Amino acid sequence: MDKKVTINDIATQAGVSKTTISRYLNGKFDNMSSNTKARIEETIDKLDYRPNRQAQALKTHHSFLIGVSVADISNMYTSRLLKGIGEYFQKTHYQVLIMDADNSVARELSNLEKMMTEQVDGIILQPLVHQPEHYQLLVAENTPVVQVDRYTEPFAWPAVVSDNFQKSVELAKIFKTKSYDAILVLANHINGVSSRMNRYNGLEAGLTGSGITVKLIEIDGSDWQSLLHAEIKQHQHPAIFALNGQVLWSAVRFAKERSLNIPEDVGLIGYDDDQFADMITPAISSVSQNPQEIGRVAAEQLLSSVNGQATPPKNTRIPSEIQMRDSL
Amino acid sequence: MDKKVTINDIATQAGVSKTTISRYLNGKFDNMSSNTKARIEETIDKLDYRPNRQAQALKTHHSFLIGVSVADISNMYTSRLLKGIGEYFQKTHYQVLIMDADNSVARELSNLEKMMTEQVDGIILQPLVHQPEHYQLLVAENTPVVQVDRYTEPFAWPAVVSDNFQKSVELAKIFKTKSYDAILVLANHINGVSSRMNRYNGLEAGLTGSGITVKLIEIDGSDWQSLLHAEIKQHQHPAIFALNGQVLWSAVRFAKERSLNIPEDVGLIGYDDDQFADMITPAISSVSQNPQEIGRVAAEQLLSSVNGQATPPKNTRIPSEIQMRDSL
DNA sequence: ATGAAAGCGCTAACAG
DNA sequence: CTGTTAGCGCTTTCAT
Repeated sequence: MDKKVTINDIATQAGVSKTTISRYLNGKFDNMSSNTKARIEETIDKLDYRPNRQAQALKTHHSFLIGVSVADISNMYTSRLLKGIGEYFQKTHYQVLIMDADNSVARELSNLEKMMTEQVDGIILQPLVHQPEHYQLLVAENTPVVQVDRYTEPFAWPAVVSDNFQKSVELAKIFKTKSYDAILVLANHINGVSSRMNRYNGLEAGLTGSGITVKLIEIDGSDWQSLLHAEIKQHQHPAIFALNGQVLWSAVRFAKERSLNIPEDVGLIGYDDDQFADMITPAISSVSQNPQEIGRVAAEQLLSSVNGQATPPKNTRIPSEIQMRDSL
Repeated sequence: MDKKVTINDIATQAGVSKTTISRYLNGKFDNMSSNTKARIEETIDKLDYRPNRQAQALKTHHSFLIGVSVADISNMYTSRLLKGIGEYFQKTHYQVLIMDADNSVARELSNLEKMMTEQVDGIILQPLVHQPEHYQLLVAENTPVVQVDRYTEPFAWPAVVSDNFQKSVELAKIFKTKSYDAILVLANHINGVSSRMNRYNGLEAGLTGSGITVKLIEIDGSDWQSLLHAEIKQHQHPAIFALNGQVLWSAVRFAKERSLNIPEDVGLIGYDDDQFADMITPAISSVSQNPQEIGRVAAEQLLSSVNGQATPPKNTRIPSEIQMRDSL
């Protein structure tokens, strides 16, 4: 078990003081003889020295750690979000501490506590809770935060999200064109989840005065299938709008089980196709977001906020795209 | 901008020395008056004090950081793997530093370097490279490592993987029963990826003497579609065996584009169905792994290794399951 | 039952 | 152009 090599070892070996080594490490070559510089470089190489991050952090109050809190790590949206975040920080000296709330409010809070203990320099948060007061822990410590996918209200921090409301307005037009008479919005509980609320509200807004019924069905409720089935039977030309990927697949499965024909018996469109939507018959129409870009932009904003540039708590909307296929 | 509260603040406020606070923090109550204890607890609560991890780490040489290096963060297998890992460490005091190699050997190495700089206490590695010498960086520093999904050879560290070889042997039996005459194994490059090699080798082993042709087609090669098509035409009763989820979906897409009927024109089975396999028509037969359990077990093994229990560099095999549906 | 003091590995005045 | 020194926030002997 070899001892770790420290800045002192390098200093001794290179025959200079550790100050000089520190200068070298931090790229302060202004007044360093090329001779010394070369000798240091060589010594570091030879001993395979890597400065200790904790010691640096302790001294500089800069951990170079970024916390990322996601609602549920095991879904496609999250994977791609993380891809974008990781890609961005890869180019920097920051490391990313990813924590999975597993859709538990308690666990999310505990994760955030842990992040604070780790002295993270900033946080990317996909909030589970709508009220900013819930996160006062972060406010108290004045930690830079950028929200992704969803945001608290009133606004506490900048957010990078999809253009949910606008896309639903567009969708409303399509529903009208195709003369649907009822839109059954299928979702997990939407209360307090800004993205879902915006998707729902945008639809209602786009449909006002059209005479088209909008009905929300939350699938965490018991027996949503029967409810949905009844609604479908009740209308001439109904369509399902599924507010996220998992719900979309639940809808497909539902239609299959009840032997409902898509789009004849019921139209279907939903969020987040993830490359599978065009594999099944009929090909499913969908709204495809760009989580990777959301991650990238959020990372970018967070970094500039960490570096002291004041970021106004504003929404950044990343465009999503409506993919019309055969199910609607 | 409020200053961080430190152990000194607590000491002063509570009217004791920081030694005592430290004792409190580390649960050393043996010789502490319940009076002092209560006072400390109260003060910590009031000031919302959290000990600084970097300072602790510097002193104890224990960062409580675990590095996780994955081949590609944006796929289902990985998501579920991370779920398992996170779930386990959630219950401990360790934090998880996830890094995405994005299938780049160079980036993987750079990530590992970064992990070492962060003084991680241990690493979970899904290795991109088969030769352990490639990872001598880790050997040099004597870092505890547990491999997942794949392993280097010769063995350097324990590995937690699926029962790839055995499952392929089972599959071979099924192929025989269904009297296929040719198995077209579809994969990304298999060389150096132990999981893929085991899946392939197991099949060959299970099929020796059966007269059934086995043909490997690597889809990173140019125009694998034509090659595959030719092979299919050439045999009476061929089947495709796709070695991972993404390849499986490529195969489905391929069949669709070439208007091949499954399973009449060609049988199909593949790894990692991820809940979609039974959504399409025909429902796709698949081998479903348990990445979450792999992650959990790897985390467990790593932790005991970090805690000094010598872990023999042995394989742990987590069973996967063959799901027979309509495509084979 | 508690404290004083040294030191983990590094950075940053300040000095020369 | 380089070194001396103090100190970041904590843990840990060694005292008492």
